[in-house]
Amino acid sequence: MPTSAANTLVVLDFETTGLSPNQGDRAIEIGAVLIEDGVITQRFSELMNPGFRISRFIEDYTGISNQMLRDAAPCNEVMARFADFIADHNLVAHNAAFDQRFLDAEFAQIRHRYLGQFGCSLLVARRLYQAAPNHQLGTLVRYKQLPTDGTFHRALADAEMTGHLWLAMLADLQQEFGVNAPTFELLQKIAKKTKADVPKFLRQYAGK
DNA sequence: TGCCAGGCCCTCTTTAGGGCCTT
Repeated sequence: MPTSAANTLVVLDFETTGLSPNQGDRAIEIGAVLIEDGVITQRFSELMNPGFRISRFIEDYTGISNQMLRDAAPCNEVMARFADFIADHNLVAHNAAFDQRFLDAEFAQIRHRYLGQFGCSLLVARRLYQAAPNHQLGTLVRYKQLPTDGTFHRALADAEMTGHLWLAMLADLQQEFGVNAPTFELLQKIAKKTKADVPKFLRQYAGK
């Protein structure tokens, strides 16, 4: 039995020292929002000290400096608090494979396991918004005119925008495809379809 | 020594190559 409420999920985003935990990269910031019944009800945002200096590229890319990280709590402390935040909820991220690799790597450091399933807003958006110029998060925010304060590449801001993107996709499934009460599980199914198969699949799903 | 992410997805494909997306 899943322990997570059906309409509850956590949308998360990592800022990291690079692209691969297998190459020694670590998380430097985690941001997340808890969405309950289509509404953001809680937020989580913390910097974390990876234990080594980050590159100039990452400082410029994220706006997170070595000075900001100097006094931040170590990754293990922050991730223990984050484990409590996500509990056993399902998880969503934009290009989830990236964030899942870092979540798994950081949780392995503290020997923590989670039960939630990962959903990927990038994979779903590629199928639902095939006319978008591209499927970068920032492009999709503009394309769908989603709420933003103009901050990009910071964890909480990106998590909030990804949350709004997920909610927009749920709303579009309802309004444009006639799907009654679309679920996390439906978006998981859409992510596994080919682009060409999605319209037919949704028509059948909606009973049209 | 030399290399160095990883997975999805499309196509001039499948005995492969390259763009996209994340930091």
